[in-house]
Amino acid sequence: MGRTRIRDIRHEELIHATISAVHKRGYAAVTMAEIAAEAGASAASINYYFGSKEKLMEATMRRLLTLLKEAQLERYASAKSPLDRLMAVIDANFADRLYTIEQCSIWMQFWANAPYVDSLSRLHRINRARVTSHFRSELRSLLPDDRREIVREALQSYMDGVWLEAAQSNETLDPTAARKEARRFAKLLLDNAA
Amino acid sequence: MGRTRIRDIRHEELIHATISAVHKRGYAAVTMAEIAAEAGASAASINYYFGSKEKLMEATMRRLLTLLKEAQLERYASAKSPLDRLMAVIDANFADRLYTIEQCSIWMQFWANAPYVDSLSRLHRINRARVTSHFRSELRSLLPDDRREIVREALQSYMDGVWLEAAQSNETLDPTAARKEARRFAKLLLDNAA
DNA sequence: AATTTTTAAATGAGCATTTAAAAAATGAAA
DNA sequence: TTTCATTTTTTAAATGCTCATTTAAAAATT
Repeated sequence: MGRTRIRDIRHEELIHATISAVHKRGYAAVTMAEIAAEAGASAASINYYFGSKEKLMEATMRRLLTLLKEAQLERYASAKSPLDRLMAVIDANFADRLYTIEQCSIWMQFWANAPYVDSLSRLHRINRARVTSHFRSELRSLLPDDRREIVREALQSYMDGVWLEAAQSNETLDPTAARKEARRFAKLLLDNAA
Repeated sequence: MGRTRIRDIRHEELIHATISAVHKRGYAAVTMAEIAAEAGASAASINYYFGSKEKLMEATMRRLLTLLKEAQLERYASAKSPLDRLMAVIDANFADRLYTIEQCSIWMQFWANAPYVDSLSRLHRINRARVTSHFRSELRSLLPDDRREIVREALQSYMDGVWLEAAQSNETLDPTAARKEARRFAKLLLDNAA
């Protein structure tokens, strides 16, 4: 049962430390030693548990992607109509647990590195496809064919852009306000496009 | 007159080489030697002309920012109405000369590094402020107060998001189509918000 | 001859990763 | 419980490589 207790704990700690350290220093500049220090461990232990810096980054992104997926599923459960579900996808992107400066920073580093690191680009492709397909299926019943794709692309670009901008900011973010704005934006798009 | 002829030529060449090399390898991974090779020069000459890797990157971004500014001014010249000028700002972002995979890649690296490099964050702030203020002044006559800001933010986020996505793609980009989509998106927003 | 441009080679710092050994935890036997 | 062998976890130190930057001298230009 509790077989891999410690292993799980260390994974958790080190992924947390990675998020924090990468946010503070950037992926290019952060060192294994800094990440380890953030977790009160040694650089060698990161390799013991993850194998390499690259694999650690991959595991960290995997975690964030899972968080996003879960946030979406949670909201899906209570959503009844296609519009509700569309809003669920949007809201999930700005969930309290997700939409923090720290995490926006990591996403920024993820986007910047994905084109150059196979494991990351794979993750990016998968995540993108998942979100796209959710949007498509909800929009199918909300919009005519000829406007669906442009609205979908606009929604996705908008969300990416908001995250991108958030990664540049210093103040703490306001997820509630972000959700409200995003919903307002979505309604603006849908009303006119319908 | 032709005092600093060679200096100008080398600056030009090396900035070009930087764009190309950073696109290929990412800012984190690219080396001075690779950039130099791309320009058929030696790593030492980069330091002779620019002083350091960081200053080279700064000069490169400055160049791209200038290109964007110029593209905007060109289009402003022929724009008559506020709506024309708004579209000019949007079109400029997707100008043939600017909206290429290479340049999108560099912007991505720029965004990722700006939070950690003073010179870059300054450039980012200045550019952002310039674009924001253009949008504000054109939207002033197009939209009522209570909807202006959300539309402006949506437009800017959208444009950033499209660039971000472009940086992940492999195929060559289609600036004409991008302009058309962006205009369509802007109209959708404006019509509904007016 | 003086100045500018160029580069090969040297320098030296920084860092991911490995190694080897110590420390902790586990658990079976006494 | 105590003991002690085994396994797991931890880290200090060593390794070795990659690079930005500097230096010193050569080449080109004026």
